[in-house]
Amino acid sequence: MAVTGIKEVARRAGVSLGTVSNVLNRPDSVAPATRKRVLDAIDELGYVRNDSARHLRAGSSRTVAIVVLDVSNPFFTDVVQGAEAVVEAAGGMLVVCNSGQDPAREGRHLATLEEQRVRGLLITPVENGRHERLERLVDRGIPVVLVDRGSGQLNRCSVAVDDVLGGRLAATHLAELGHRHIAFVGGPVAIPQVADRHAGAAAALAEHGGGVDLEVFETKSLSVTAGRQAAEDICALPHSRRPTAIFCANDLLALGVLQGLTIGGLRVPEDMALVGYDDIEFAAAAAVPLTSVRQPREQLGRTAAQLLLEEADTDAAHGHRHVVFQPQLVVRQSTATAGPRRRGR
Amino acid sequence: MAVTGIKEVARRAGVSLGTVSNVLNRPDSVAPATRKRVLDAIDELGYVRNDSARHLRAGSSRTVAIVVLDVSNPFFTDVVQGAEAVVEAAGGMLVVCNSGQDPAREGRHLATLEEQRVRGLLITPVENGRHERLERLVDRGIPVVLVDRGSGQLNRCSVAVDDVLGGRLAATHLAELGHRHIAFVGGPVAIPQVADRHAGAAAALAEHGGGVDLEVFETKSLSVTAGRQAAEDICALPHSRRPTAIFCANDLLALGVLQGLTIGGLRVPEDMALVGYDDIEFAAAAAVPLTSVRQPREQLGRTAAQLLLEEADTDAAHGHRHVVFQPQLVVRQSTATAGPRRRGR
DNA sequence: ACCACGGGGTGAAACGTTTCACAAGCTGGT
DNA sequence: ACCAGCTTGTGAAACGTTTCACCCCGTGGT
Repeated sequence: MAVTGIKEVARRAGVSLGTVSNVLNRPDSVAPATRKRVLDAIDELGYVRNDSARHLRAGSSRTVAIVVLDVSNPFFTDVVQGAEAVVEAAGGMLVVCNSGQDPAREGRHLATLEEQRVRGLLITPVENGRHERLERLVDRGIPVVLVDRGSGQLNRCSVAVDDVLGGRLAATHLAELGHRHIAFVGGPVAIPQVADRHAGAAAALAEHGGGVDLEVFETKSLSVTAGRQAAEDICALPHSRRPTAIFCANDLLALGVLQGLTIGGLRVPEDMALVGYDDIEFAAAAAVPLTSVRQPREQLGRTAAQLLLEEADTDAAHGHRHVVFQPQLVVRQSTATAGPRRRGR
Repeated sequence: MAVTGIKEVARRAGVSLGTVSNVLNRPDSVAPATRKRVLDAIDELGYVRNDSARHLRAGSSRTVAIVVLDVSNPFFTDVVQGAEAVVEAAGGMLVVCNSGQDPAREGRHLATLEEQRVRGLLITPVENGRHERLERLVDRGIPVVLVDRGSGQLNRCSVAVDDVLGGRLAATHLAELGHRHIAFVGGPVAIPQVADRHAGAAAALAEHGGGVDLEVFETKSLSVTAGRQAAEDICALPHSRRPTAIFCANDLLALGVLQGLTIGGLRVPEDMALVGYDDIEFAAAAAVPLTSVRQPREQLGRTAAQLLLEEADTDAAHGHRHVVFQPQLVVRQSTATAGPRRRGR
């Protein structure tokens, strides 16, 4: 009921402002009897701290933000859960912002978060390279940890999975199955993960020798719909120019591709092998269980949050660390063939 | 660079505090020349508003929160996206909190949000019935909109989908296919959605006549893992006591059940028909595309956010509204049989 | 010449905390 | 008796905005 604050409480308990504040923040420094009176008053009045005032005075807030590329991608929700666990255990609050792979939206979120003087920031930036806005946050003293991204120009802590290696694993697997014409479905290529996974695949195939061809089909986004679209394009190709295997930058894409291929009358893995990336929970439950490159999603989030809190707690300079996890290939039915049936030559 | 605020800007631009504030909040009331000087100063100093101070003074904040049962459930991420669109269009910020179906965690979130004096709250409460904490927020004047829940005791706006009807649709569909022993997999039953969907199914079967049996298998949560577990239990049943169809409270559960049945050697739909709920994007991409009850997820979020903002903008009393959407049965392969093969009688 | 008016600007108060230097009252050692 | 040292509590300043009453001055009407 009472819209007022500490003052009212103080009056009611017959103590001074400072004492109430002490009860709230350093309960042990207050005599038990007084403490009880104050707590009772708080209860009766239904008093609730005003965070704005507290942080205005204290300078820093206790919320940590995470800005992800796509909230509806299970990969990110798992990362979020990992981070959440750590932040909450430390008594903080994690707010989730969704950039939706849109730089403008990312910018707006960062602006708001900057105004909010968040305690720290976990982010998977939409674009690589210098990031003016992000650097401003850093200059302002807000710890930033890059998630699923090498630290790039920005000298920050980072947590990532080796995407180049992931690409290698996928491509090597397909090459070893005998595929000679492989499609890479992913995009926009400006997204570093996409670029790295492609680069890894390309490098592995080059080393593998035997002139394996990697053809890129760029998509507008990393979504199921985009995958379905790409599959339709591939189905429309004349048989002789059609790849025999597809490596998707993402499980969402792979799931879409799977649907598209089915619509187009191509069977997986008989007519087309398929490899995804992320190994989200739904990959194993897909129409054809998906071979995929697994990333330690939750651990990524947990580690990122830990690094962040560590940096935030360290008053002095802090050595930035880069943690890189190794991805792992999980083979399932979508690549369960001896290889492509040779044709046309 | 400058850690300071408006004061510094004022000095640099050679104006008073009030003028800077006016430039920020009512630009038109300031002469163009002065305005430019101020804006330049802001730029040079890299000044960024301090939200805490602003809201301390102004009383209310511009962030809206949504508390969901499970961030990693695609149903909720879609709801979130809908709400996000509306809130951002109105210049606000949406923070996502995850209760993980844990009342304690929900409580902690609400406490924090109350301290933060959020502008409004979208919530799917973990439990039904009186909700003391929520009522406090309401008393405090914070608009609350219930998502995917009837308004219960609380006289609030609400947005929901008719879960009883959804349960009916699913059960009727199965009964019409000739199933006489149907399992309901879902839980905890304390969750209203679960209860309603079950109630709807039970009611429909009672009306349908013909002594259709609905057996409940309660799960600990609405997750893929819980579903897998339940399926194992069902597989372990002697053939004669085993249901011929399963209705899951949730697609996640259904996906898990599908996996569990496969492991247990039962085929869908030949040996067991399966119906899910939510029609998440992955339902159509499942090993056996899932028959499911579709809900207008994004629209749910959008509408909820609109009601909330409307209430927040209305100073005076505001008539609470309850919007109820109709679910829709989407039939796919997981129920694509003429009915159960008769056995043992 | 005078007044009313309005655009443009000022400066201090207020928002609700936390912090900090300090005071008051005890305890126990000398 | 006296002082040192501790525990408990006090009150005012400060945090960075926004708001509000008010002032200054040029303009146009009389």
